[in-house]
Amino acid sequence: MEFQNNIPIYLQVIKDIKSRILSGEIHPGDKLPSSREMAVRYGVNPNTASRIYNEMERQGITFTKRGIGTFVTESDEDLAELRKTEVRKLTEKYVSDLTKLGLKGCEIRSEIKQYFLENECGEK
Amino acid sequence: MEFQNNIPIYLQVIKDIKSRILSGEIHPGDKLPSSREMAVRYGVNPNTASRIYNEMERQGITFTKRGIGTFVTESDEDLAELRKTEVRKLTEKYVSDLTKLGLKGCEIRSEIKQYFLENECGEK
Amino acid sequence: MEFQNNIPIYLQVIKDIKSRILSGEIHPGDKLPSSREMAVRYGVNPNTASRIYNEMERQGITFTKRGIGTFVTESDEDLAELRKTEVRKLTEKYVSDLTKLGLKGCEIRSEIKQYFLENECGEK
Amino acid sequence: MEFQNNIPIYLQVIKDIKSRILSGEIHPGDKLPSSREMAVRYGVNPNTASRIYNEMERQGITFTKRGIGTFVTESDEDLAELRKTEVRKLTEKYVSDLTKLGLKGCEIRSEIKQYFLENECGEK
DNA sequence: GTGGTCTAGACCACA
DNA sequence: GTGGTCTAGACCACT
Repeated sequence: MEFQNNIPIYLQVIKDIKSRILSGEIHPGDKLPSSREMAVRYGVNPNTASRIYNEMERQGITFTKRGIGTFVTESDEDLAELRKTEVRKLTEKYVSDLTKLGLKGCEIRSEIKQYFLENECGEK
Repeated sequence: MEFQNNIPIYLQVIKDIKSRILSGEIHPGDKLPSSREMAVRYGVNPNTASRIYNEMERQGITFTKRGIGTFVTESDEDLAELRKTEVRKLTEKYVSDLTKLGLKGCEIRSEIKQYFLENECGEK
Repeated sequence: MEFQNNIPIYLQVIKDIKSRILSGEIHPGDKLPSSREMAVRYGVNPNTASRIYNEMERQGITFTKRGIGTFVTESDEDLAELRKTEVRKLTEKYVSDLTKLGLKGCEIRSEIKQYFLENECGEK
Repeated sequence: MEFQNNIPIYLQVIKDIKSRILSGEIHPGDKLPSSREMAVRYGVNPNTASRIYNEMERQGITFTKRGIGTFVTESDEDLAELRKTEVRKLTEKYVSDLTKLGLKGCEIRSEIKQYFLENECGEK
């Protein structure tokens, strides 16, 4: 994984893992790799990996069993809820940003429409 | 203006000015306040104000006439172009983020639709 | 039994057993279950169960008859003493903590009074 | 300041600072020493000091002004609320611990009474 | 083997 | 000067 320079690495990794979980690629209750293993995979320092796990636990995405490892939250509902919130947050930011640029609601919808017209073929 | 804590103040101010320009509140060729004045208006450190002007000039949003002041880029076309680019960049990021969360194209469109259904009345 | 995450499991189990003894549910001289049995009952790792027994013996709460099993200290006096000490230790910590938060002696007493007023009905 | 061995240093420092704030020794809006200064004062590594500030901010006790420093939450009410919560949490834990040791409500109250009888003179 | 904490030292962006 | 992030390496308690 390649990192952008202006965003903290740990946030970028969290975003990556989070999207893997929320998209269903990783399942509720799954064990995540150990923090050391994680550090190797992403090519970061173990401390950074540890920070990543702390932050995800704080966000309620994962939990820790002492001496055993880190696991994805077991509740399907919580994850679905989390995903919904995440999506809505992105939408709110998107709309608010466009509104600040002077676009009306209908213009925003047509921008989205336009975008998909141009990129439809690229969609999997 | 109130600032978010986790984003550099100078970027927040730039974003604000940019949206004022792109939304038409400030017009091409308009003179911007002096950097001192700017510092007072936004309640920021003079160094920060100076940084704001440097950065905006670097981005081609403004230009400086020595001894006279700073002005918004005159070309209407440039601004229109800038706005289009800006909008498209935001759309790309929005779609890419949602896709990473596992949403298909149609789900994204329905999310937008849904959002406007719920917030229509709040639209100015 | 459910375990808190930030406190070692073995300490949580010890605390549980200790309170069972001091509250009179388990009597002096009683034989405790084997460490394997203990592991099953509390749903912990056998190593953890073993550690629990070691630690309790170190604290003088239990003693071992080789090949027979582990027993709760027989002396009634010792237990009474233990309980008194335990209670006093908790009180000291409680008062000291509240004092550090700026509460005077009388305020501490009124806090306790207040607490019981609000929770009286919930008392078993 | 001397640290206990079995409790993370950063938690001990937080508790210390927190009690200074909640007891009124440090006032709302006050600037706290820089994290480097803090590190020196408590004899800990700058990273540990940084962690302390992060955690306190997360708890809503302090906030950060970028490039300027860390400050105690300005709202008197929030702090009062926080103090109340803290006190109640301690009381709940105290009562719950004693109850587990087999003490009834009245015994708990008499323990407190007894404690103050013995230590009254030591009270400032 | 697992996460948690700590020290040491460094670089950076921000004000 | 201020906090934020990162690397490196170490020790520890828990399971």
